[in-house]
Amino acid sequence: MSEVRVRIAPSPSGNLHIGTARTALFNYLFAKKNNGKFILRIEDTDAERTSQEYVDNIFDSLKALGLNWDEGPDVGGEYGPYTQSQRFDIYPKYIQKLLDEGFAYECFCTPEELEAEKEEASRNKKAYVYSKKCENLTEEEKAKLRAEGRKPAIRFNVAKAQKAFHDSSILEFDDLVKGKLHMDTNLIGDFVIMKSNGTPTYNYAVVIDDALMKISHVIRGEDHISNTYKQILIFEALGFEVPRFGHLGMILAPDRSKLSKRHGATAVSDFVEQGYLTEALVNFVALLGWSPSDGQEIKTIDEIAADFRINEISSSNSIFEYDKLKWMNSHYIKMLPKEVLREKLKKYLTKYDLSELTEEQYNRMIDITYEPLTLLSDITDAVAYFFGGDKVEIDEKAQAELETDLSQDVLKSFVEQAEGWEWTEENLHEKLEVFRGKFKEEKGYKPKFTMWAIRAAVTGRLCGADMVVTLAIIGKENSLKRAKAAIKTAMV
RNA sequence: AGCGGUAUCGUCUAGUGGUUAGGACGGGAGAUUCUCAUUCUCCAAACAGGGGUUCAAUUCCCCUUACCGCCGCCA
Repeated sequence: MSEVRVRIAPSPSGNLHIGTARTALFNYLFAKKNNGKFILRIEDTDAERTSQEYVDNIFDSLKALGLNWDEGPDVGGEYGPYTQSQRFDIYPKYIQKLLDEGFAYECFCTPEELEAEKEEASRNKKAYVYSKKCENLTEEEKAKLRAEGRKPAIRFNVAKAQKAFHDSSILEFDDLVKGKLHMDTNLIGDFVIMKSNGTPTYNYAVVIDDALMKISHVIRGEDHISNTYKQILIFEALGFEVPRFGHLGMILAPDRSKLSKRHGATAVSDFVEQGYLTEALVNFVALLGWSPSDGQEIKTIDEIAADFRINEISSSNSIFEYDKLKWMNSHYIKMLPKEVLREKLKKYLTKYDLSELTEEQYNRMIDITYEPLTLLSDITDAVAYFFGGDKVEIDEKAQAELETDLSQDVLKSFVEQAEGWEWTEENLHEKLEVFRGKFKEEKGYKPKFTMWAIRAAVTGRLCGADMVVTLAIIGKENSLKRAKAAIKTAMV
């Protein structure tokens, strides 16, 4: 087999969508597994809808995910340029060839005429197929139309191409993931390959680019299946080698609709912004359709690549379940090297004055708070009570707890005794153990409630990080002030 | 409407012509812990329906149903 060359060809009309990211990932995995090349091509033929901002976002997102490309707009390559808008001089040449050989013809139909055809089709409850009205226009007729100021679009002659290369009207191809797929080409209308403004359409540009870039396998979403028949015909008409195709099931939102903004994050950069790790994103998205042969779901991108077989991909759609992604994200957070984690978290702590803490205290704080995080951004709330000096916001549940006699009893003793304690983690650990042990013995207070009183007063909450370390970080003075404050307010 | 695709726990999936149909997330119960979380143990949960073929069908074939996609001078 000749060299494996696959590509991802996003259109920069938005930030890189998670679905596109999955398609990119599968292409990347396929390339890696087969020692092939992974190519990035930007499809920006529609100048209206595309922007540089989105191109940058696509680059950044792909890189963040670790999907590095071998050839592309920025790194170049043998078959560039890799941005369609820079390839506009390439497309007309092949159009001319198609025209000369009768595989394409000029169409002078106006939007109104076309609209009328479509309306009639829907009135008769029939599928719309272009009437081929312009197929056999004479030179005189064309000249006349041109004189009227009409600019022709170029249409591909489907039936002609089909007859030239196939015995029947049925076109078949062997899909890498779905197996044999077929379609009656009589149902495909002669489609436009060059717009009247001289720019190529998607179906045409894709073929030229894939052929010229020597793409061997086209792996993409199943929404492209029907385009595939058109594209195969163009490949054949132009005498290009037809690549192999593989169509992936779609990713759906939990309500089975298209994954859109209202379901939460959809762009890779949104996920990252919200505190998802790209490692988790890659791992999770790979599991949508693909499954590891050893049953071990947590895997690096390299491990997945080694185990990847395109024909074993599930060909059905899959639902994007945020729960599992979150679980996976929390797992990856725990796996992160501490230094890396501490740095990443700073981005979500900008509302606090980190200078209140020494570096050691900051590190300790992260050590005891990172475990329950599902998103990096959860850290913002998780460490709130470490800041604010001698004051802390008390939430409802903590307030209720503070008002119990037990809590007041505990706090009074705590404030009294702790005054004399040496405020180190080691010592606090020891002292508190004795402290709650005594309460248990003398008054039957469960350790849980003894600690809750202190926790509620000092952190304003009932759940949070390790109490000993928390006290040590907040410091003796502030901890005791907070504890005293809790006693006073409860007594008023 | 037409054409194409898909169908195993709620979700992602494994799997087989004969299995107690397996795992993961989520859910439930319990243990551990100063709380939350973690960790551990256990539990509930699926072969869409109907016909065939066969000694035997979740597995192969057909039909139905449901869902998804496509029918642009968008990509």
